[in-house]
Amino acid sequence: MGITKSEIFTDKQNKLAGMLKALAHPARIAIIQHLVKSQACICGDLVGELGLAQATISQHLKELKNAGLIQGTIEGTSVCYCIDPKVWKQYKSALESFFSVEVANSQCC
Amino acid sequence: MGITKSEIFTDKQNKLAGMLKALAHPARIAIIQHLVKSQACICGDLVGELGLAQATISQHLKELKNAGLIQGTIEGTSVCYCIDPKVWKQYKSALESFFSVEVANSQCC
DNA sequence: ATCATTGATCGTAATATTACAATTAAACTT
DNA sequence: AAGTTTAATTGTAATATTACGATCAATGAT
Repeated sequence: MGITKSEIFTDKQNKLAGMLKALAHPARIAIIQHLVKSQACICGDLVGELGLAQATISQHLKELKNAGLIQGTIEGTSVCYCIDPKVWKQYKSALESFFSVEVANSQCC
Repeated sequence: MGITKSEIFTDKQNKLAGMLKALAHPARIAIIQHLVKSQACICGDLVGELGLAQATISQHLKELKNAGLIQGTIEGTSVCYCIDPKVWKQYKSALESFFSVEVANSQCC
C-alpha cells in the first residue's frame, strides 16, 4: 500500500532506516558534500551548482533539516545552511556500529 | 515528476545514494541483521520473524540482491540467502569515507 | 514607498515504493 | 502421478518521492 509498517520494527531499525533515507538521494549527497567543502553556505549557491530548480533544492534542504543533519540561519535575504556536527557524528557512529558486525567470509551454504 | 535526475550528478554520488537507498527501509535493515545473526538463512524464516507477507519479503530480498548485498543459492525447495562479505566491506568503506570528512565544530555563521 | 532578491510554500504531474492476495514454477514427498 | 512446500512473480491499490512553475513572505536596495 506504499506505507511502511514501522510498528513491527524496533525503534533502532526505524531510526537507522530513516537516517539512511535522508541521504539516499544524489542531490542530498551533493548538498552535504558542498556544505562540507565550503563549511557554511547559502542556498542560492546550490541552485547554481546543482542543475535543479530552486523549489526542488529547497525541498531537499527541508528533508535534510528534518533529519537534523543541517541547520539554517537567516542572514539578511539569504539563509546560511551548515551541517550540525553533533548529528553528523551521531550518524557516523550509528552507521559504523551497523557495519562493524563481522560477516562470515565463507561461501554461502 | 518523481524521477531522479541522475545525469546531473557524478557516478560516485549516484552510487552512494543507491547504496543508502538499498538499506533505507526498516524491513531491509531487519533482514540484514537477521542474516548477520544466523550467518546463513532461509527466506521462510524471515516470513515468521518479521510481520510481513511472503510476497513483500521476497520483494525486499530482491532489492538487496539487486544491490549486491546478498546472494541466494537454491537449496532444494528453499533458498538460502546470505550476505556477500565483499560487497558488505565495499559498503562499509564507502560510507566510512563519506562520513570521515571533518565537519566544522563551530556554530553556524 | 517601490522594486529587487532570496528562499519557503503551494499546487500539480509523473514516477517510485510498499504491501498483499493470488498465481506460478520448481523441487521435494508420498 | 498427485499432492505439498517454498519462494518468485504478477496484478493491483495506497502512499511517498521527485521535480518544477507559480506564488508568497521577508528583507535589502533605490
